Amino acid sequence: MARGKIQIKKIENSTNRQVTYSKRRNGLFKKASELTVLCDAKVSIIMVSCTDKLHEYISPSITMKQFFDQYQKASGIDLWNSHYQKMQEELRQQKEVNRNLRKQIRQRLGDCLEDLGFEELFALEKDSQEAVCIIRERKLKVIGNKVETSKKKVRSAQDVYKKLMHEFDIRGEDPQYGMIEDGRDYENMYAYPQMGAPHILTLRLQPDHQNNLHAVTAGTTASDLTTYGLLG
Amino acid sequence: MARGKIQIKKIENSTNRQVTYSKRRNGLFKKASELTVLCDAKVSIIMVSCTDKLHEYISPSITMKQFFDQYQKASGIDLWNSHYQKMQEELRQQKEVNRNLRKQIRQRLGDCLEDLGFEELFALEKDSQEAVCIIRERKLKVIGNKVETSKKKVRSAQDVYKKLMHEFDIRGEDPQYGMIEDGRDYENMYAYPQMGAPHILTLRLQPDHQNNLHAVTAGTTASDLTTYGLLG
DNA sequence: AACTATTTATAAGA
DNA sequence: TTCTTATAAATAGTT
Repeated sequence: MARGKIQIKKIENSTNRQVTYSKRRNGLFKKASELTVLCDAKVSIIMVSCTDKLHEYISPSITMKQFFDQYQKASGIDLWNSHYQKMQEELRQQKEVNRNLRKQIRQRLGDCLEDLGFEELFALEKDSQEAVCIIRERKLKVIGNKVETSKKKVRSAQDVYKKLMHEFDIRGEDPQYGMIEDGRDYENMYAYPQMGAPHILTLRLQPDHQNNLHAVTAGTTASDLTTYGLLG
Repeated sequence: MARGKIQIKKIENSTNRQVTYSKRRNGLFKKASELTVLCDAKVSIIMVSCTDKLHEYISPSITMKQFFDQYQKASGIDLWNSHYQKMQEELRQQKEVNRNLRKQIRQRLGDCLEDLGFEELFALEKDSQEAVCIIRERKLKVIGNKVETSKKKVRSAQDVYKKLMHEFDIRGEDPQYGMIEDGRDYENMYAYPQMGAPHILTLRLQPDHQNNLHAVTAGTTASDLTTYGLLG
């Protein structure tokens, strides 16, 4: 409106836009204030800039709360209430859906079947039977995996103990070490590997075997061995 | 601001004030709309005239509710937020619950099983298998009921036709009526009861048999007879 | 509601 | 940001 006419469209230069926003905001507020005085009216302006800054003008002699109330009264729209009711409706719907889902589950568990027609009953049986098959397959696969894992662990443990027994055989020919002092024989040690292993391993701790021993302990920690329980 | 400067103070002439109010209001709204476009801002103006008429301007792309919320947030005034938040929380919970229920159903249909542990999988299979049994039982019972009902209808229809045939036997000794004219024999009539029955019944409509016939027709209306289809 | 003389707002530049 | 100023826009008073 000065030094050249402008098109009313978004100012692309952001600095320019910011300046214009500030100037025109002041202009708008000034006009609002004049209107308030000249015409004995009440005006409220709330502005949010594109950078989400909030500015407001409000006529003296009135509060924003009063404005909200007055607006709601005059517009016939109870903003809070309509929003509130919308939420309540949504909540009601969600609860309804919830109820239906629960009923579905109950029916899939064999409850409330009397509410079902013949066709529905038939479909439900088919679905359920199929589901049982899928679940059973999955279960078997999981069992299979567990068994496989356990087998591997057993094998690896057996290897370890074979090696250890072999070492003992050699050691037996060397009087420097002698026999184990607690009286348990090899068979017992094999039967309680989680007890025997660390004990034995401490006996064998020598610099030239460190790598080998490290691998052995990694394969026979207590937590891993708890999975043996599944085999019993 | 034109044809003479004015003091910014209440216009005493009421007509004048009304006119100025209207003109300046338009000016204000126009400026607000320009500002909205030029600076990509959001503006809300609410005005109440001295005669308590309400006018508003609001930028497109925002609702008055959003303005109020934003204002409240910025000003720290809380009119109803606690209530609102409580509801939102409840709504959130309901949706969460629904999500879980849906997942349960999917699992009961054999989906998403990879999220289940071994124990859960086992329990799910057991539940599902039991459910299938219950559902199957229920289905068989419903089938049984249907069969039973159908049998009864067949029996009752048979009784009717036996009676009718008996009547025909008696009638056969009475030359007043003669034989049926369309050539169908009794066997055929029995095979297509829904076709034969009304035809025959019209022949038997006599005052002294009304009660009996009423009972018969009630048991053999067209809609009831459609259930015979299940036996085929 | 339309007109228009004048005031006011403001775009661009400093 | 603020000031300046040429010019566009708003509008007070009139018709």
